[in-house]
Amino acid sequence: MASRPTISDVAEASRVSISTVSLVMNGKGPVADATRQRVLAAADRLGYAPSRSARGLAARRTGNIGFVLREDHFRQSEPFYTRVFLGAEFEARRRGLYVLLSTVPDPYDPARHAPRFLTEHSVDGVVVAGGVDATLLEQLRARSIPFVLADYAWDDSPTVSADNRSGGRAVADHFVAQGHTRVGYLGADPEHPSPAERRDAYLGAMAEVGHPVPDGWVVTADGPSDRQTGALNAGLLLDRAPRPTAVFCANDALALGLLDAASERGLAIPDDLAVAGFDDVDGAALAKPPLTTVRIHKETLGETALGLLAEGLTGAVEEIPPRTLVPTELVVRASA
Amino acid sequence: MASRPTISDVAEASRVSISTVSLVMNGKGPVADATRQRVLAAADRLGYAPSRSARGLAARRTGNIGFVLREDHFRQSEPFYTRVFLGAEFEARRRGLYVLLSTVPDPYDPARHAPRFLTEHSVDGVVVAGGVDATLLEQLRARSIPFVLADYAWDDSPTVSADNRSGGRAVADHFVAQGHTRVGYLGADPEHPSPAERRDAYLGAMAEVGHPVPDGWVVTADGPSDRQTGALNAGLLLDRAPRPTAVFCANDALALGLLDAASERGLAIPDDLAVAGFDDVDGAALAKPPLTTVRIHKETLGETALGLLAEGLTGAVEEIPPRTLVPTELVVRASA
DNA sequence: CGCTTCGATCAAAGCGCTTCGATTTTCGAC
DNA sequence: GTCGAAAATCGAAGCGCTTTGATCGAAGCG
Repeated sequence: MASRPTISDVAEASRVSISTVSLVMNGKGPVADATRQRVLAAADRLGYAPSRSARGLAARRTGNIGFVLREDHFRQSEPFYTRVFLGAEFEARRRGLYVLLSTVPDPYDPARHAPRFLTEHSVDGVVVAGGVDATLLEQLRARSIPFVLADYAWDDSPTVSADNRSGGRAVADHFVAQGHTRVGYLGADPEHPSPAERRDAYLGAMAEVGHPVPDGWVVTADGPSDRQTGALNAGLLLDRAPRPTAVFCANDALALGLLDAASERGLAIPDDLAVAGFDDVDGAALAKPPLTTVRIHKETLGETALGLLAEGLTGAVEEIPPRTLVPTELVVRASA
Repeated sequence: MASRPTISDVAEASRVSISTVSLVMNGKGPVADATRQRVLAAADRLGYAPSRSARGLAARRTGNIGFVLREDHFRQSEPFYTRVFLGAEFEARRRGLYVLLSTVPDPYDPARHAPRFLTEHSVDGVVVAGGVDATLLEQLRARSIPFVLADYAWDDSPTVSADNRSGGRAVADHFVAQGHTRVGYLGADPEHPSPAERRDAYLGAMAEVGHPVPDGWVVTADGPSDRQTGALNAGLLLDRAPRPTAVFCANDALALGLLDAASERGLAIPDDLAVAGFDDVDGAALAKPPLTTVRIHKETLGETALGLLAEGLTGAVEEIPPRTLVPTELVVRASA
């Protein structure tokens, strides 16, 4: 069986030099239209695809992008980051790049857990999704590997995140439009910047329309942002007298926990208590009642991050915009 | 800043030729121990890591392994294949290989959805996890790209799967040990070979000990293997009179659905009805009551598949064993 | 003591591509 | 027609590594 065709096979078949074939394959340089067609036709006929190794060697780029994710985020059952990854993969495909997924444990030991591409220089840049140990980010910076964060923020590194503020505001507006004036907030995971933004925008918007949220109705639990934490801390809002008539939760997991707690207490949703979340996870639409929430376009998050990174790689890395927002969208279901 | 060190920097620093450095870095050829040490020390001191592109070009291997997964399997909330992937990644790391994850939609259109590495020759081999469209497998075969299936079977291609038979037998033995003689089976997804193996081993074992399962108590739903299907079809077993005292479900999702249905009917688990599943998903231990099930070591599945593939690549591909089993383990919890 | 053997090392020839500078062609303006 | 500039094409020099065949000593042998 004939071995895989090379650039010179194509050159020969289309009667041009390999330089010209290279120019055509990369869409560079001035090439006569007729020549271009001829080369492309020959390449197609021969089933030619440039060798990534050779290309990488000659052009001193790898064409690979690293995608780093905390291991527990990757294997958690809510496929949030999985979808961010899919978005990145999709965008990478459009740009002819490959994505190398690498998970890092938490806590992270830089000596033992460093992703291989860090030492092996096998990527041109890295997308970091979600919170990771700062040591890793410092390592990236120290080796001057360009990176973009998705759904996280660190120092003044370029970041892509959901538009948490407008999402928080949208929930407040919705509550007000439904006639609520006495509303609360349930949050968790104080370390992550996103919940804080959601909270501040929400509280700010309520205050603006003359219904400030009293401190007692703002609960930020000290645990992870999950359903159990939500259920556990719900009491701090539900067992109070007076009780808020609507609660905004920093994310859907907490909101689902709050629904559990409300159901245990025999509260009718949304009549006794309106509940809104954030993220629009798969389970939100299946909840009883279906959860009103702010949708984050997870794939778009990944797409955008990878796109910015790729753009930055072909130009001045310093020019990656420091902060990019992906729009959010209020999805009104039965819970509020 | 000095650019990245190359093999000749190491050669110079350790006063040998680059050939020798190459031999050392690859652990090949006869090299004096003193020389080896000297080279390794120099490499370490300079922070040298071989360029993958150069290596790939010269050795005409890429050092990449493709990992193919159906998109819906990847983004489903139960992280089964995610963990298979992690296992593969882990093994790849040990062997100095990279894994390129590629999802394919279902249905699969070979013209539009073919993973890029298929045409770009950017992998040395492929691990296919779970069921995928046969067209893809045919494409792989046609291009003579070696591949290993994980948790699936097709034609006579090399396969790694959980030891479904001994798992099914273990459940039967456990039921019998608990004194059950009138037992049932609930399955779904008739296309996948694994459930069938579990069922056959289970039914066979029950028959052997003199308690054959009547046809009426063997239900195989025509839908996907998920919780809803389980709950929906549970009635076929639970509303029968007489009713079995124990039911083995082809996987945990179905078992959880069966638990839902049992709880709706007010049946006490395990006193009125004992239930066992298969897989040991994350939710199994959290179910009410915690689910007795057969554990599949998902990471081992991926590790094994990648390992076999890698071995095959360095030798005769034809010699990959056609069928490899990963042990399963009965985990007894409260439901049976 | 000369000759073979074998272990250790090396020089050089690529692998398939990009890219730079050089060369050839084309074409409008005169 | 002729000339110069711009457009199109090309040759050749690497990119950093692997691998083959050759070289070179030192040890073993009769």
